[in-house]
Amino acid sequence: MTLIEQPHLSGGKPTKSGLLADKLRTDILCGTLQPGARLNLDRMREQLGVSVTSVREAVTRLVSDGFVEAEEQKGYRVAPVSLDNLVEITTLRVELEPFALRAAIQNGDLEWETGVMAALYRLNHTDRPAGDGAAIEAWEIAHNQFHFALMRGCEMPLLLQFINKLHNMNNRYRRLFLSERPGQRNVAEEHTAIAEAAVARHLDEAAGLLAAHLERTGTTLHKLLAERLQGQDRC
Amino acid sequence: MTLIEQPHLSGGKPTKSGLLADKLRTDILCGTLQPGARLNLDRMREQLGVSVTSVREAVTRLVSDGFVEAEEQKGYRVAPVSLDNLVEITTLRVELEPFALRAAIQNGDLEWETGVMAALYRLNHTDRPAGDGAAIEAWEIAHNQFHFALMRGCEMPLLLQFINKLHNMNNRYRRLFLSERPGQRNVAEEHTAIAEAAVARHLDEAAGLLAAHLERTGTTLHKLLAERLQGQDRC
DNA sequence: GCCACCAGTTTAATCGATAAATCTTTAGGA
DNA sequence: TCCTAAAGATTTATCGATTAAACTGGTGGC
Repeated sequence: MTLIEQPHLSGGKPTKSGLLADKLRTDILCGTLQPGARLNLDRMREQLGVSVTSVREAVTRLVSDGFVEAEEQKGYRVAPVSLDNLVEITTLRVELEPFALRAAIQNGDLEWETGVMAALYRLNHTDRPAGDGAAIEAWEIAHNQFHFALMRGCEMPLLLQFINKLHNMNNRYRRLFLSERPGQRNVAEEHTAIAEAAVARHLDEAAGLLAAHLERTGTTLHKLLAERLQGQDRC
Repeated sequence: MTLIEQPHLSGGKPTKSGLLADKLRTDILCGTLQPGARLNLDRMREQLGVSVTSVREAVTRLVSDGFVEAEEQKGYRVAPVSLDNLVEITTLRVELEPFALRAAIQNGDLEWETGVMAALYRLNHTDRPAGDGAAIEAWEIAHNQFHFALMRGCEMPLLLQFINKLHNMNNRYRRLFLSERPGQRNVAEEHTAIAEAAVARHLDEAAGLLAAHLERTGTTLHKLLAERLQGQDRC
């Protein structure tokens, strides 16, 4: 789901709170834990069959991912969603990802090129049938892998960390509000065009295509979220 | 020290681990806890007179600040310093801070303008005498406040969070390697020029001045750190 | 002499229980 | 009736102890 910084992926045996954090992250990403929902530590301890200490640690980790908000002495709640937040995420992605891509293109070697084309191939050969949870999961992973394969060559771990955080937050919006519809426009073509421009070292073209790609996704999501929020207001 | 997200500043009574995190952050920023040093939880519990749970929580918070690195089942260590890391911090600041400043200039109202000029005045009237720890502390705070007063108007909390993290990390380098010398070049003039261009709404000029300011600081620090590391190698 | 394996020590992760804070309910007074 | 305040209930923060994993030093086999 996440690509870097995934606790149990970052070396070493998985720890209990690490696994727990993964589970909670999934629940938040899928909407099982709704935006704004309070996280009752004691109830979670009960349901999950672990100690409250482990729950606390897991939840604390999600705070740094931006999925959970903490208020001292008053506990934790799932980070709320809002149009402003979505707009900011899109704005920052449009600013940061092309920047990282440019650096990657200038830095990247054959290994980077190979990684990009491999990730593209896998993504283009992974279906995303509506309704099938496991298949959607596979597509999400392939999609994330592709985007990070593009930028990994930039050799700026902090930048990738920022972008990863934005990705995660954006993925939540996509999963929560775009789950019903299959790929609407032809994203496969867009991905292919970006990858080809990148490995051909066409700086401006690749960066431009990526920016446009991100902006389109952002606009689509924004529209859906606006509708959804309006609908809620009427209830 | 930090400006936003400071645990005990974010509402509510201060919690034990919050205060502890602040103390540890200060120690890391000042070099009392050296880069790369292992953080032995049990020893810290003993020295600080609290439970290991609180220490763990405090340390976990510093991980999300980027001051501490964690490895599952193997504990925590103070984030190491390196030339590459410093270069990346500078690169990202030069990219992100002018971006935020532009947004702030376009967004900012009279309150923002007032905040900028107030922060500038305070900064220019705060001395930074070498050797005096408390005075340096006061200057650091005023300096940070000024930079964030400039960008606060951008209304992008995530962006400010990223920038804050970069600031914190950069401040560590400045404190660790620039502590002996007083303000070398005339930074006061640079600050004034940036502030005036900003409130005058000169987008390009303000952004350019800020970028140049950051680049100069980065270059200075880079030179000092390179010397220091070379000296170490010879030992 | 060198490497693999095993026991003892250290250190991190987890637990169940207690203390401190917040929230809720209810009784009393204006 | 409405506001206030204290008691009770709930929930978070913290603790000391237990369990489990990683490191260390030494012994035996090759």
